[in-house]
Amino acid sequence: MSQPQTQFRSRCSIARTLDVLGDKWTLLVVRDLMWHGKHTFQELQASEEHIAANLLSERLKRLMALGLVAREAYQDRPVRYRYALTEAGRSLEGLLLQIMGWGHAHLGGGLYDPRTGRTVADASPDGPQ
Amino acid sequence: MSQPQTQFRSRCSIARTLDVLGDKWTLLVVRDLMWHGKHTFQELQASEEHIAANLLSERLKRLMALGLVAREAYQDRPVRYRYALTEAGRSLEGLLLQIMGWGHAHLGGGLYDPRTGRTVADASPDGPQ
DNA sequence: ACAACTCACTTTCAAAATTAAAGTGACTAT
DNA sequence: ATAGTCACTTTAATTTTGAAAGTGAGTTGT
Repeated sequence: MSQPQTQFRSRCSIARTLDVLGDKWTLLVVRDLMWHGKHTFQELQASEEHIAANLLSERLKRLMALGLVAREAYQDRPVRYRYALTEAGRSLEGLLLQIMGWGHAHLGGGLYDPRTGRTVADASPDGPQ
Repeated sequence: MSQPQTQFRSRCSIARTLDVLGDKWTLLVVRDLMWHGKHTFQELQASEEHIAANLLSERLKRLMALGLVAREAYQDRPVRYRYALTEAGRSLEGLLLQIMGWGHAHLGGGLYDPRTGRTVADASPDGPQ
């Protein structure tokens, strides 16, 4: 996880986190690895948001370079990989929960409970109140 | 907040939040409005990450459309605006704190204390400043 | 008066990122 | 042999970004 500080825009922790995770896809991959039992390339690609294969490939590489994800071959000939969060990757759970909580409260999205593995139907179709 | 205008990629609250806030700049603008007393276009633009003027302009419009930011004229002739978080915008503080905490712990960024307005020098991966 | 300057943007345009689709390579199943 | 699966990579069009320059309303300095 140690990166030379020159790769970041600034010393601000928020800016640094956004440098690394600030896009529309990375945290969805983390979500699927964290909670939804998706561990192969195919499973990750099949999520309802439909990430393009080249982006998934690139995001997994970045997450691995950051030490947040690791992969292991689950088969040889041909070699196929299973991706999983590392300890550092699992440390993103609080962030994911916070983001989910906000999106539930303000954008009418569902609320997933990691304890039960169930998503609560949201309270309002397209907005808060 | 805003009406049913935005179409989201999915019902997932994380995906929805990323649809709206998932880029490298939006939350930095929120950070500056939330904690750093930056309220004019110029002040926001002068932050150390140096957002381009066109992006700042577009992000402020989006945040206003989402009801997270509101502006008021602080002067006529020429009219000039002061931007501020709405109640809904201020609800992003927990998310910001969580992102900051993670970036501090894992990317060696600083830790800002909203109570004191001070940033603690980091102790983590990249060493002290 | 007139030029210089400030602020809040908008426009321009090249570079980079995203998207959707098709292609590749190693194998397995029929 | 042919078709299919999986994990990608490549390609090409579109969109977003980033940096710089430009604009317009007004103020300040000489």
